[in-house]
Amino acid sequence: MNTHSKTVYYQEAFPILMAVDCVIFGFDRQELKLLLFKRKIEPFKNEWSVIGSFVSPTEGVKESAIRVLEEYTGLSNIFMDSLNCYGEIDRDPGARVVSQAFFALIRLGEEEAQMVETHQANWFGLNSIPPLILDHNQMVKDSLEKLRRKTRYQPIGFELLPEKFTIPQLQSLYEAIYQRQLDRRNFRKKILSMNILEKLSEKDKSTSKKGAYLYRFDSKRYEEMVKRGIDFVL
Amino acid sequence: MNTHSKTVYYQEAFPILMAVDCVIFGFDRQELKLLLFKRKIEPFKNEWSVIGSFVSPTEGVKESAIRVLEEYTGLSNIFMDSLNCYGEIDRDPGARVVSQAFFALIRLGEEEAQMVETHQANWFGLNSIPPLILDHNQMVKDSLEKLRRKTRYQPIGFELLPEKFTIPQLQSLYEAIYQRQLDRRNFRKKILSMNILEKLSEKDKSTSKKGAYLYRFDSKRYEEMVKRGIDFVL
DNA sequence: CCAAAAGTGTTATCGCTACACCCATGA
DNA sequence: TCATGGGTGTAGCGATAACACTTTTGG
Repeated sequence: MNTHSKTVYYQEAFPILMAVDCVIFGFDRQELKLLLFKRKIEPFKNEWSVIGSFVSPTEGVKESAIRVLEEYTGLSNIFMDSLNCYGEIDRDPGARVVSQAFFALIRLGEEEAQMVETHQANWFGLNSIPPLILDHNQMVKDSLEKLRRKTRYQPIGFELLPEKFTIPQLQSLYEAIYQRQLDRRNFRKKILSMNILEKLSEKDKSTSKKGAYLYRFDSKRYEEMVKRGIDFVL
Repeated sequence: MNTHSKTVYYQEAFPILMAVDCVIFGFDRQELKLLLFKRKIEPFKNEWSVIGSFVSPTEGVKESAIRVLEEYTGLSNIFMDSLNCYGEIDRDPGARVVSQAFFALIRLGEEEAQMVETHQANWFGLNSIPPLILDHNQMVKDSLEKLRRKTRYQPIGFELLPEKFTIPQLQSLYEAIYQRQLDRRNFRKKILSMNILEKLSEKDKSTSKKGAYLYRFDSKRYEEMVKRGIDFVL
């Protein structure tokens, strides 16, 4: 691509603004949360919004989303999937803006807390999401649906856990995603039958006196499974 | 939206070109085909491409895709789903163009033949797809994958059949999508168990001496099913 | 010793798969 | 009458769902 060809081709095309918006889910060992921030520019300055940015000339659309995520959380190498294109003509009264939305999953810990703070961002529980600007409430709704659907054919939720985790923790995660209770025995049976977990000899005693065994992913088997797109219906 | 606000907000944003590309599948009672056309503009003039267009200021992104589909086939009210955003910085040497791809399913008949012809478009079997411009081969690959995945949780393929159809026809469609043979008895059993088909008393004798009963969708039940997102694994 | 969470097995049911034979009819 | 595609039933298997009691240990 060079400047010359840009001016030669596509004369009839109409330039528009391209944005990315990231619906970021975080899991704090209990609850699934959503990262929102107070928008810094007009229109709708200081109203709640999912995090986003315009796509700059020097980056691809997906890179733009990755950059935004890193700016706000300091995290990179995060699972992120594209969600949908929001391209209604009047969706943004500020200009003709087409937004490509993404959703990402992160594990809440210390790392991101500082950066989230300095950006005036905040985590919200799924049941207390405030009104958002533009079509962002729709984006969130769509993300949740996609997240739930996607966990059915990819064991996606694992991204949200620490390296070592217990089976009850993993179960809480799925319960948070699906918003319903699961049977302990069946859950354990199913997850173990996939042979993607490696049992450690340590226990985590933070949530019970007896303590629960810690597990770790067998990432090799995990990769294989993702590739084969195995069903994973709970 | 008004011209004034456009100039006031988002000064820092960089305008880019937005395109839509439609991966259009057609079914001719036998085989699944793909609609391609010879591109009319430089660069890559006269090379094969999926059908597409730039998004104009007067239309939303999805409307743009619907318009393009209608321009090339004369068909409207077609099932169409968004596929993916292709936003690599150098994907199009002609300019910085972000493309939102869609995929659509149509039933091949007389209606669209004329328009397809006048646009120098052509139907290609899935096994004889020529090299395409830019990342269009990737789009096609992604569409097929999405089509196959999506038929698992929505009985999507029905869009490709005439109003009245036989069970063997429906089976051929699924065989074309999955590119493998299915068991007659099991297919019939499964599809009938969903209670979304209404058996008619007419027979279609075009493919056998005995004739096969025609069926029609019970669209009410069908809608319910789509809403509930029932599993539909063959 | 007891409260609170972790861990474990069995049974009944359902859905999937695999498989072979009769039916209707036009040529 | 026969070739061709349409139509049907069953048995075995594996996965799922429902369900209750024992274990561990810190307080």
